[in-house]
Amino acid sequence: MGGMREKILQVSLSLFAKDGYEGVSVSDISEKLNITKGALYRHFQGKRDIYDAILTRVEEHVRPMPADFGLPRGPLTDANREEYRRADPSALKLYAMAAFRHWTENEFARSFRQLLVMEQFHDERAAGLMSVEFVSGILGYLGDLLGEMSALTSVPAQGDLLALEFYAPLHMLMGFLGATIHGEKLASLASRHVDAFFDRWLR
Amino acid sequence: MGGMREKILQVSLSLFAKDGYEGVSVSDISEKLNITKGALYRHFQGKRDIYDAILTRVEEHVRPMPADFGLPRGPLTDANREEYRRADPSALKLYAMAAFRHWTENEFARSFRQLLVMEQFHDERAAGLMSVEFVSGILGYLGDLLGEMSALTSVPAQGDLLALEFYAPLHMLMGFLGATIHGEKLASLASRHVDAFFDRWLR
DNA sequence: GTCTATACCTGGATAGAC
DNA sequence: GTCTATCCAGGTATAGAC
Repeated sequence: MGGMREKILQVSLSLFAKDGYEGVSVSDISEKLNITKGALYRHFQGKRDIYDAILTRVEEHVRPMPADFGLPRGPLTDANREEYRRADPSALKLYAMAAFRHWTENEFARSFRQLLVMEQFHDERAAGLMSVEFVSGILGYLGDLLGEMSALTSVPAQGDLLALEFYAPLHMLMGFLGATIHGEKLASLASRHVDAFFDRWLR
Repeated sequence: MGGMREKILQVSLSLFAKDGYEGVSVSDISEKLNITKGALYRHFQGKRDIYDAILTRVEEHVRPMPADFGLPRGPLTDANREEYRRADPSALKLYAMAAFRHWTENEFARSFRQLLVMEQFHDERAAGLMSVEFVSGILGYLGDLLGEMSALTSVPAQGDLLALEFYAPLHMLMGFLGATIHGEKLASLASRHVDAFFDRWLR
């Protein structure tokens, strides 16, 4: 069959997400695929190679991006400051909820995020991805965006604090991976937060 | 020397926090202590036993508790509802910042939290501790508290949402374990958030 | 590309002398 | 209580037939 490389990546990710990189052996992976270890080594050079391929895969993977919702792309500069200032709050709402649903509802994305949470401490590359995708990267962008947007309102506010107050609840809810709360209930809480944030801010 | 058991726990925690439970071998621990594996097994029955002892140790460890700041203790009931309603916002501020500083500045506490973040997915007990100490447990308590407190204000609000908006930024900042931002800068951002939250809420 | 078989190593854990 | 020596299971990875 042709898609074996693909299958290996999917099965490996699901195992890594559950037991961590060190907790999964090449035997575990090959057994779940009903092939032998020897066969697996025809597709990848080793266990680390599989892990690396998963990270690369996700870096290239399609996910909701600010630009898809008409929000400014790239870091804040003097050239695009006006675009940042005139960004549409509804667009930000839509983007935030789309990203939230992507990272909580898409199976591959959710497993991947869980893997990052575990591996960020042992692996530089995982740490970087975690930071860019879910922590400093987002906070920096939202800080610039909300800071500039609020410059036009009656009560200008500090971007970094606004970004934290807007994003942290979503970040925390994304961490409820299959825990106490799930599915629609999670999304509804996220949505109530986003609405409440904008109601308060734009009042 | 007498405190060997103690030393083993500290060294093990620092290694576990860095490399994860599976990533640390008994040899690693004994080497760092300059004793042999054989000697180590006189103090603990095995690697798992060391890990369990660390969790127990922290469960018993002193940490800031709501009651230390005059806030209600125990779950909300009809009997203590009045106490919840009349809780002092300043006390909640002080408690929140004390807990934040404890979990970010105390070496043992910070390593332990990092360990929980990694092991919550492989270990029931870690998952439970994480949930009670940092996620559902806190959110539940704060939800009840803020919900009841706000019942006396001019604009009653939903406790669960208030709790999320108050606590999630602190939770997220606690995750910046030695990452991009550190030390005083972290605490100052936390403090600005706490102040901003109450300013907005009690206005 | 998949199999069987195997080399090689590291990890957890124990035995027994001191 | 600490040492040396050792066992054994399980891990990664490779070789070579089919």
